[in-house]
Amino acid sequence: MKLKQEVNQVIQAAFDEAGIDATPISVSEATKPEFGDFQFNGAMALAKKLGKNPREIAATIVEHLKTDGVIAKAEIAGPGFINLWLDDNWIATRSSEAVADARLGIGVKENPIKAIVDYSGPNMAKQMHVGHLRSTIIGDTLANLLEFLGDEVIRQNHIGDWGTQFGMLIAYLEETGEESSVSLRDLEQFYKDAKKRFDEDPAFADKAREYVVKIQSGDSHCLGLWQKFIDISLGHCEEVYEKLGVNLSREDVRAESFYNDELPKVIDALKEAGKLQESDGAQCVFLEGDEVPVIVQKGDGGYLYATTDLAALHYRAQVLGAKRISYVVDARQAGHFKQVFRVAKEAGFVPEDVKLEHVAFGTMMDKSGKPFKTRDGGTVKLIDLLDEAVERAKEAIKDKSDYTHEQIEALAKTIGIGAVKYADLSINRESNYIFDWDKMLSFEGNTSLYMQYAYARIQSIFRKYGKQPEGEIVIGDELEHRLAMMLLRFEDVLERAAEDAAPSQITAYLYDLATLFMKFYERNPILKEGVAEETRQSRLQLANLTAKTIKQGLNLLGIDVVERL
RNA sequence: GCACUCGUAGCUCAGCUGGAUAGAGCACCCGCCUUCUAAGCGGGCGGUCUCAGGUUCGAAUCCUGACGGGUGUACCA
Repeated sequence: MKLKQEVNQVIQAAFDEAGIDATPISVSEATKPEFGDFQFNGAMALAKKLGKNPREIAATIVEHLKTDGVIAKAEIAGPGFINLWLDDNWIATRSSEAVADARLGIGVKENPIKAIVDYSGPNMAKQMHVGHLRSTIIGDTLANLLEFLGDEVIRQNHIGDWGTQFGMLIAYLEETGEESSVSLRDLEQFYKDAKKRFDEDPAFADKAREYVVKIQSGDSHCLGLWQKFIDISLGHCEEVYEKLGVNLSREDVRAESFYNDELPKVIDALKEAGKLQESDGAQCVFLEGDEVPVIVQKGDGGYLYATTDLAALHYRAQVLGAKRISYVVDARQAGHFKQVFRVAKEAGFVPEDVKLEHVAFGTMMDKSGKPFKTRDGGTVKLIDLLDEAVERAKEAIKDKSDYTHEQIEALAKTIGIGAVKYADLSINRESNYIFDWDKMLSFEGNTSLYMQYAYARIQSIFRKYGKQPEGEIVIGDELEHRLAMMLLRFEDVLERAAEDAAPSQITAYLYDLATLFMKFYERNPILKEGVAEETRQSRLQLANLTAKTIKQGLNLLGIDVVERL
């Protein structure tokens, strides 16, 4: 439920009632439990405008505040803060509703939009490496989140399947012929071998260059080989997606080559819009205030990635009808996107009301703060990284003797992959990310395993109880009040995370929730003797809603839960 | 050179559209298991929020400048 909105409405009503002609600023979560659940800080700002004492204004607001529904108590503190406590009965009713609802009381957007999330975008010439990890999982989370909140999400995997290097690869594919599918098993090696042939044999190099021309001119034999190569390469990516538990399929692929026919039209349209200028033989768009132009066509007539991005923006806005287009791409490309977005808007490729955003993320570093590489300085293949995560997760499982071999495998997979994803998603995406196995697989702090443990602990209670809880939630003490409040905030958190494209806001919330639950669990016995039945049912339901919220939250992050740990 | 970005505890990070005494985890010290998973909970130690100005009733947050790190800067993507 939109909790803040509920509270804001009460404040607004008080404003109307008191005859204050202003729209109140939104309440914010209280900074401390002593200050209640929410605080309204608007009286101070209003005081200035009205030329009155802030405490007097606060008093007027409080006087007209309805305290027989959502809010139970309001107090004025300090210079004019209004601290608000929500009503226990109201909270209890709302959380009882939430636990009974499949969506946990979270609404579906009334005016959904078409939202495009462009993410992953691997290069077909190479195997996926760690550089693709962040885009893939941050993008997937954003897509899941928007979808859950009700938008119509179109996932776009803008794979790199075009360019001069493909001439070389196709030539080599043809040369190796029958064995190709075998040698393609390791794309990295295939690329290296092809490159070696290219460098050593001038005849092969010429052939490779010939192939580039042939592919681009639509030669069917070459295109067939190219298609085969792309299929196999994409198959490798799908293996990774499968392992990662990412919701990307073939239908989401809109490759670079998809826009080939549109590229000349982009140039024409820019010319039409009066944006095009020739400079040093290249076709450019010069933007007011920018030193460097956006080059859309090279001196030799070739197109560039800016051209493709413009074509894609046009397609997404005009053909697909997107109102929000999010590019989940490395922060280093900020300049590029800033320019391309500007060109797209100025040239009318994208209507003004479409939100274009670069969901930028920082570089992945190793523990010593240097870019993440293998021991010998090469790039780390994503598939290897994921396999290692599963292996390490296996090591982290205590009391392995409690499980069968198969159970350990399954557990390690969920835990290992989940840990990799959670660690990445839990930090502010824009800063660089320090990849640390030990921290990632720790049970302490804001980690995937702490969340898993909290969830499993609750499941353990239900296993012991043996039945489904069916009572109502009743707020019995301060801790239960805080826990229920926290649970009801879930939708606000998701809304905000979607707005900011910030998965870390979800993990931060989940961690706070799990921590609060642990406190509750230590102090408020559930199944122990001497607990009144009504209290027991209520606490079971609170535990139930906590578990469901954790599960739903992790699910949005693309992480599975385990019933037992 | 110019542009963008970051600078919070020894380390890794929060800090939600400017609010009350800046918070977690790790590390270090001290408590708590005869009954729901102690992979937990409680307590302690630890800060000139890089620095200097400015706006404001009020600044880690906004503006300007300095210092320090990162990144980008015309025909690769």
